[in-house]
Amino acid sequence: MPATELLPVTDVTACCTPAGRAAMPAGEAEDLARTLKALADPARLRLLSMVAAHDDGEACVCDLTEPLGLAQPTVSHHLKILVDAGFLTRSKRATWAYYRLVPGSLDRVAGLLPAI
Amino acid sequence: MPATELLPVTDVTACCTPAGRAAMPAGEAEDLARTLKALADPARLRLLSMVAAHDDGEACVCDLTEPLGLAQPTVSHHLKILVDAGFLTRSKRATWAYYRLVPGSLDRVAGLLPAI
DNA sequence: GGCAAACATCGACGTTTGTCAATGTTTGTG
DNA sequence: CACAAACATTGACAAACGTCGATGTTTGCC
Repeated sequence: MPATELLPVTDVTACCTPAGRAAMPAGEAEDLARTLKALADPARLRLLSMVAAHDDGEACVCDLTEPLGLAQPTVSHHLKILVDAGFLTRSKRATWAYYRLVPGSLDRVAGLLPAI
Repeated sequence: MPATELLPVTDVTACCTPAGRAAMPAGEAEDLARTLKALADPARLRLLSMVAAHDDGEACVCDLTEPLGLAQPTVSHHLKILVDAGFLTRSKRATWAYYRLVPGSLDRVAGLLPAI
């Protein structure tokens, strides 16, 4: 066996050393990305802030449309995304739809980030 | 002056009460949205995790391409987005480009979320 | 029952995004 | 200097996204 066939696998000068520990699984990454995508929009961040800043922590669509500067269907669209992502709850009373922050929802996603 | 002109502004039965405190300014919302958008992708979350999990907290592109299952230009594209957003640093040695997590960058954005 | 108000849904349109093949650039090596 | 390897950049394309006008649905009120 010639010497050129020795040490065939590892090369200390090469790059590409394997990872030290396991990385985030693909499914978990997709879940977190979906949640973060719901937050990653200026209109939705302001909506969350406006709902939280409102009296009693509750606001209806008509409270949000004018200060946000977007059309009513657009506001409803963003609110639906935030509800589906678990950041807001919707309760309809009379002809109005009131939105509330889900307590701890923002803290929960914030706690996931440093663990990446 | 007829009585119908009294109390013209406020109507207790109506919706649309003004906000209790100031909401997030538009510029601040755009900044945070830009940062969150950099995180809101499964491939980029896994890249951050893989870099952090790697030995010495450092990884080059060739370490990441194969386990991520994406083409090399795509990986470079995602890494550039993470560098521009301030989550990774790039240091080139020889023909390899090594990426590192910026310490505290994830904690900083995590600290902004509960303040919404 | 008819009407108006609040909100959701639909359809359409321009923009942004994620991906890859092809190509360019830089660095070490023979 | 020529060549190969690692990585970045470019161009192209399909899919997803944000926005709005138009329309549908529900509720309270005359």
